[in-house]
Amino acid sequence: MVTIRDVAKRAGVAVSTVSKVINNYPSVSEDTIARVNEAIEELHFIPNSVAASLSSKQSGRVAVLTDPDGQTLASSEIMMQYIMGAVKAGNEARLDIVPLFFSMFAGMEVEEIEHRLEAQNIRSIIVCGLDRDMKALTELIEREKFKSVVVDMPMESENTSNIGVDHAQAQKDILRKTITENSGPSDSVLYISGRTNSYVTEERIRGAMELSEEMGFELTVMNGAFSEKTAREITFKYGRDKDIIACGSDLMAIGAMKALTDMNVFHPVCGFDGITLMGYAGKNMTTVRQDFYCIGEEALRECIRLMGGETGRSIKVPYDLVQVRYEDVLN
Amino acid sequence: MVTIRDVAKRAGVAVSTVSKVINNYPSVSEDTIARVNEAIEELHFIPNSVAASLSSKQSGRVAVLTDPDGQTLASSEIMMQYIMGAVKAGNEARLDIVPLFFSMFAGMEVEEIEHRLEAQNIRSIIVCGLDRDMKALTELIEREKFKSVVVDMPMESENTSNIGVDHAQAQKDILRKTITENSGPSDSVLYISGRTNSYVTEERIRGAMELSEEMGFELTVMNGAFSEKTAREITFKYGRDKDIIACGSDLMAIGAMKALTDMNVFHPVCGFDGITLMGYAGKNMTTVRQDFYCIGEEALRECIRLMGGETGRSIKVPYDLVQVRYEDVLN
DNA sequence: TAGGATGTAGAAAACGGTTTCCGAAAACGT
DNA sequence: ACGTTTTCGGAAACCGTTTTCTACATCCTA
Repeated sequence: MVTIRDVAKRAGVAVSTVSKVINNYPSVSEDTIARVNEAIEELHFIPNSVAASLSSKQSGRVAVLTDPDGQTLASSEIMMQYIMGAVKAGNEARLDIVPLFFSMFAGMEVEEIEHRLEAQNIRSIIVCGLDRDMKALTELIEREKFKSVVVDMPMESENTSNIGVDHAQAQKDILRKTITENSGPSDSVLYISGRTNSYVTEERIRGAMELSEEMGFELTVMNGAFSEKTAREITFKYGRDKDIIACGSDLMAIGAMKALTDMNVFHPVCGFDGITLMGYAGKNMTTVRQDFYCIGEEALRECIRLMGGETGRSIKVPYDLVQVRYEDVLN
Repeated sequence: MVTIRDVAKRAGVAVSTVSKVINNYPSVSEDTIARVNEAIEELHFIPNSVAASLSSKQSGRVAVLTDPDGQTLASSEIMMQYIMGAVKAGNEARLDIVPLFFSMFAGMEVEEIEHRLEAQNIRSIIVCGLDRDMKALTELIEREKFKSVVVDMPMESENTSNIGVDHAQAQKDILRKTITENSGPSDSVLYISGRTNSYVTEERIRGAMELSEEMGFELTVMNGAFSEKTAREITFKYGRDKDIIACGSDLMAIGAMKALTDMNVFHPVCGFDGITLMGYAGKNMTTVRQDFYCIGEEALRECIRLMGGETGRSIKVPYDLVQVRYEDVLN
């Protein structure tokens, strides 16, 4: 293995100088920088990220915390995108990322979680899929011992940023689109919501309700708990007499569509997320596509920003209104 | 952060002694072990895995190399399972795991990949989804600089183990089941295979052909290249006159089933993998379910075994013949 | 009872970087 | 020409482990 010392020797400088060059410290002359970089090139030197992480109390590593158990197919696709995005951005920034799963911390006290993270030299975490019931993780973030970036939760402080689409606005947009492309404001809409312990659910419901006021259509909200099965049952019971079924997630939209198909009625259905599975679920469905990969990347960059000492903020990312067709997901 | 020194002081021993206790070295008395463990408990000490990785040339970290870009929905589910399994087993063994994606190494020479892995203190890798075209990664494994565990590739040497189901046997089993549960050996079977640069494709084809000889049914093999689209097209063209469609992957089975449905014929279709999406794809489909999570776990354990100095081997894991129904995937 | 095994514990040198601090040289002002 | 500031580069301590090597008991054997 070629180390920083080899580079130093080759370039005829001290190791500390090489380190400074690697990390773009100011107090090195152009001349020296060039010599060192040349040596790095020649020796194919790549700094050891483990050693770097150990020695510097500044940088450290970033953990991506997800819960792929939650929502089956949808969640494995989504979580994978988050992770891939973060890993890619981490790679570019010469930063190790550590994938962790909620299930690993089941039943742990905050202190123990903290210790475990510390023991992995983790200075910053990205949390995806958090809901209000997960007290330990919420507290972990609130203690601000780590720089945190939370996806889809309204947490913001000195050391905490949040990132995600504007769920209320997106819900309005997709619903408006669905309504106007169909019979119009005289429609009556059944909204099947996600689990109520989730911030995105609140926002999406808020969006739907605001739009209902604005446009003057009739809106019925029912709790589908992010469950495809429940959404299906609700649709069986109450879907027939409605004109449009809007759902707080794609999986529920798929459940609703199954029910409609079985009942032989063909109301338009809209979902939320933009998962691939939608392509398999039948015609007449639209959804809000979130770019999870991009959110993962962006979240990682935000971690770097926070570790650089800047203070937490709120980041809104763009979304698309799409119709996922089978032809599009076919490969 | 509580370090090994704090523990040593508390227990009244040297740091090296604490280290020995942590790593279950023999030369420590019961008495001392007890005292040290007590101190560890009291201080809630968790050893720093980064420091451990840096200092020990023996242990180090394990990378999981996957390619979730390959097969869309199927692959994100499968790769996620591999990763989760490995992360879980790694967690238990106090071992950091590093997720990496094939795309990161696109166009790199073997040497550069080696340097990059070294720079992350990686001593062992798990490679999932490798095919014959990926020269650099294949060479990486063959150079035996790292302890490798390859999923579904027949590589075996001093430092390389392979793991996976017996694809030929599994293909025989599922095909036999499908045939006997239908019209019997007079059937004519269309087998849509995966990409030919893949070992599993060869094995599965071999299984199908051997069974065809044994049972005496007519078998037509066509290359579907793991593509849902291609499988669909093939089925459109040649599926009508057959009795059974067998596919080298679930995604292709889904494509085939779509075609059959569109043609309004209802031959049984069997796939291979056991992905959740199968539950959404219609009736009359069976498949071989592989336990990817378990394979990920087992692969990690095999890494540990290899790092412990034992020599490579071949591991076969069990599989199930199942019918994935919508009710089963519903949540 | 001398000599070697054996068992147990500690001191210190790694591992490969980062960072602090200090001194020499160069640039500047008067 | 001389003091003062800046700029640049190096020496060394440090991050938290592991591992080797040494030291001292204790025990056994001849």
